[in-house]
Amino acid sequence: MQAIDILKQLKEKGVRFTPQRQAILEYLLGTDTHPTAEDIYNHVKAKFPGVSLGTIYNTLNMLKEHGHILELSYGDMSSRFDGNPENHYHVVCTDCGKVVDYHRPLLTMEDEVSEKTGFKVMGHRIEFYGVCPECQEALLH
Amino acid sequence: MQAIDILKQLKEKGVRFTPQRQAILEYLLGTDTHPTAEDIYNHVKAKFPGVSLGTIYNTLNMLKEHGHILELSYGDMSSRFDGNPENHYHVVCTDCGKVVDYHRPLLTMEDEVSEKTGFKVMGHRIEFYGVCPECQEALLH
DNA sequence: CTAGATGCAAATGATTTGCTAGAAT
DNA sequence: ATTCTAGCAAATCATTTGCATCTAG
Repeated sequence: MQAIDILKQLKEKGVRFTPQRQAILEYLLGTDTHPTAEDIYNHVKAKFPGVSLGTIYNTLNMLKEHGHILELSYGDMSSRFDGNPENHYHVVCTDCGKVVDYHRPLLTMEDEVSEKTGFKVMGHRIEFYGVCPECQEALLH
Repeated sequence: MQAIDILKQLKEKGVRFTPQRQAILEYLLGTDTHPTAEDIYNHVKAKFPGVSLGTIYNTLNMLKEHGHILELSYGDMSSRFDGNPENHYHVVCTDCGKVVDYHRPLLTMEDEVSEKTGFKVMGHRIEFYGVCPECQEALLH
């Protein structure tokens, strides 16, 4: 789905359509780099020099709450945002922090976990940790 | 393994044995609640009223670097620490933040991920998200 | 017009760091 | 006697919040 369509859909719910929001969402949908809020800020600043980080966070939180993007939080580092809201897995470089998608059939273990723990399980997340090809290369020198 | 044994082992590596460290590690090994640094701080304060949060963090980082404990980071919330350093999975309550262990055979997907992505995959992590029995109960009232 | 959004700056909260006195070896 | 650690306070950094101004509807 395009940024404009998502924002039109949100307008039905009383969320205003602003050019900043359009720029933020377009960038997120058009990249597979899982940018941080700061990455997005730097990119959007090219078109809207006056934009503030507060607006970036505000927009990202709004989009997340409506289920249009995912936030990937990694403890110490800043969160990364994913324009694909469908559950899928990620491979994270422990060296440079890069995150790449890993698509495969989802684990069907949630019911089993619910039964065994009594939790009402609503979702799950898998991350693989390793060193990306570029960092492996860099480590050789 | 007991706290004392781990600390004796670390002494060989030049890490000093202090009563604060012993108290921190003993608490971590004796609980399955995955406490936060603050939880540990509050507990250790009972025995060492003068202990500081800095010491807690310092000790936790030292233990983590030597592979004796795990840090579980969850974006917004504070990290939780696990005295069991073997990889195992967790179920997290999205309501109260409680974390419980979920033991099952580990996923054997790391080689496949390595092949498909070019990453040198060293580990992985799975979290299930849901609502714990207590919070389900609370939501009824 | 007017509720909701922006931009800015100040606040927050977890974690880290710098420093001095103190304790472990 | 050295060197690492504890305790404390100040610093850091990502993210949030308060508020006055502005703008989409």
